[in-house]
Amino acid sequence: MKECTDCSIRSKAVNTLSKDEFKFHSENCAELVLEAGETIFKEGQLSSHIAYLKSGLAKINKKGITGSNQILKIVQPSRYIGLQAILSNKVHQYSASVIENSTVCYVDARSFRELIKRNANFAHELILHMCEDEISYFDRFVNVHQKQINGKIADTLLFFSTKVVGSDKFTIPLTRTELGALVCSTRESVIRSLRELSNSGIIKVSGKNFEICKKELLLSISNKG
DNA sequence: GCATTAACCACAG
DNA sequence: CTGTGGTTAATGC
Repeated sequence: MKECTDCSIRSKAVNTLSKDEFKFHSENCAELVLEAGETIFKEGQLSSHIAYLKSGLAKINKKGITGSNQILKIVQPSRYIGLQAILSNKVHQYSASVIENSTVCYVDARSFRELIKRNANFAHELILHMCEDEISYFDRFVNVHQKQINGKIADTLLFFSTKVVGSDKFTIPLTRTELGALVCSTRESVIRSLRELSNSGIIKVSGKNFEICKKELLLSISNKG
């Protein structure tokens, strides 16, 4: 088991801790290596821990009344998952799982709350973190509800290309159904949209591998909705 | 009305 | 799991 002292991807919040506080934090967290598909925590489960994604990629999803799943967000490294657990020791309001091999740090929620009370800078960093999250949820909410399918697909392709991978060639570790759940649409619409984009030469698709050929066009589709 | 869009369904690979 | 129609309901012109 690695110590927090060795951790090169500490959160900004943890970096504000004093020596004692840092020791306290280290004693209350544990690192875990997860394989693609494994769950970080489940909706309805007791939320005794907060997760911090050190490497890899994760998704957050929540069951609706219809029983179908919505993917709320794709989580990138150095982000916390389940920060809402600092509210109280209740249950998680959503599920989280990794979609590629990842390392995750579980932090005890009680000790987290303790540090928030003790250290204002720590709390400040966490508030910033949560504000960023909320803004991104707002953006996604608007995008997903105002754009039509091609715009939404263009958005997510650009998201993975620029934000996640940083290359025009990339793979998306999600099934077509999951892509549908991510953009509030269906598997069929995703398939049709990808085929359209591919037929017009804007992208190349091969299973989960994608390549953006005409970025300008894709950007304009994303912007126009 | 007519056209567009996308969800729903069934079926095939 | 993925891809393909056909059908259907909603929306806009």
